[in-house]
Amino acid sequence: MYARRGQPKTTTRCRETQGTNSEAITAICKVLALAGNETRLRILFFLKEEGELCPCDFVDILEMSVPSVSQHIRKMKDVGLITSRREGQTLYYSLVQNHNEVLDNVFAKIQKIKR
Amino acid sequence: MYARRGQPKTTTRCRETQGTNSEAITAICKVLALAGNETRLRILFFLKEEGELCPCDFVDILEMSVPSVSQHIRKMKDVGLITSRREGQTLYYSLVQNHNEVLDNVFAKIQKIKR
DNA sequence: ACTTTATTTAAGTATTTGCTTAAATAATTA
DNA sequence: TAATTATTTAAGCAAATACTTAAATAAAGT
Repeated sequence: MYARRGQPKTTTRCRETQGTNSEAITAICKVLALAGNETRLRILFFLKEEGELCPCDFVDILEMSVPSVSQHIRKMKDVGLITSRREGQTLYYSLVQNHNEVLDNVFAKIQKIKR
Repeated sequence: MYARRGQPKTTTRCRETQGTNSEAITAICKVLALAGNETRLRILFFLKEEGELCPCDFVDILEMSVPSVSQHIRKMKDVGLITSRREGQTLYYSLVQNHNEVLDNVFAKIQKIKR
């Protein structure tokens, strides 16, 4: 009879703290999943460095196709990580300052590691 | 003739800073990609809270299958995010303190959001 | 030695993700 | 208003991811 059991006290404690933290974990996880893609992390990083940039800039910088860049941008806009401002034909994207307790730390670490 | 061009000064500057930061971005991105999965983020979070836990505990806490938990653990072990210590049949996993400038911030934020 | 428990590993499958090409919007310029 | 530029959106596909079931390894208990 296979009845694997974790340490009872510990697991019930964890299940309880999971209850209170579950939504926070889910929310942060979404941000991490977005930042956990090289193209998107680069986009975020350059927005941090430059303030605002248009899709067309990213196409040049990252050497990727237009729709590919646009689709990555969309995902980040959908969860409110970035916003846009239109100036004629071009859309300027920038970081939404808010989420960024986590992301700022990521950017800081990227700059610190520099070779 | 379609010749989309980003802002020349900006894009060349970005291409340069990308050169110096590329490896840092790639490295951090791997950690974020791992943490950007709910199961793994929960595993990391509970390791932070409890110090050390065995796969069997996570099966109970997260209500997932044994191999599924084990495979998630493996990925994090492979990049050195966690380590193990054996005690009889059971393996105790814990966080490797090192990477964690980024992860610690994530954990702090999870606890801060609490409902 | 045989059985049980804890865990991993392997193989197969379904879902998700990230790209591509093609078409649609939107603003500008001729 | 027709052509050009900037961008998005949609559809299709290939690669990656996360699960499942089944088999393998490892330590203990009987």
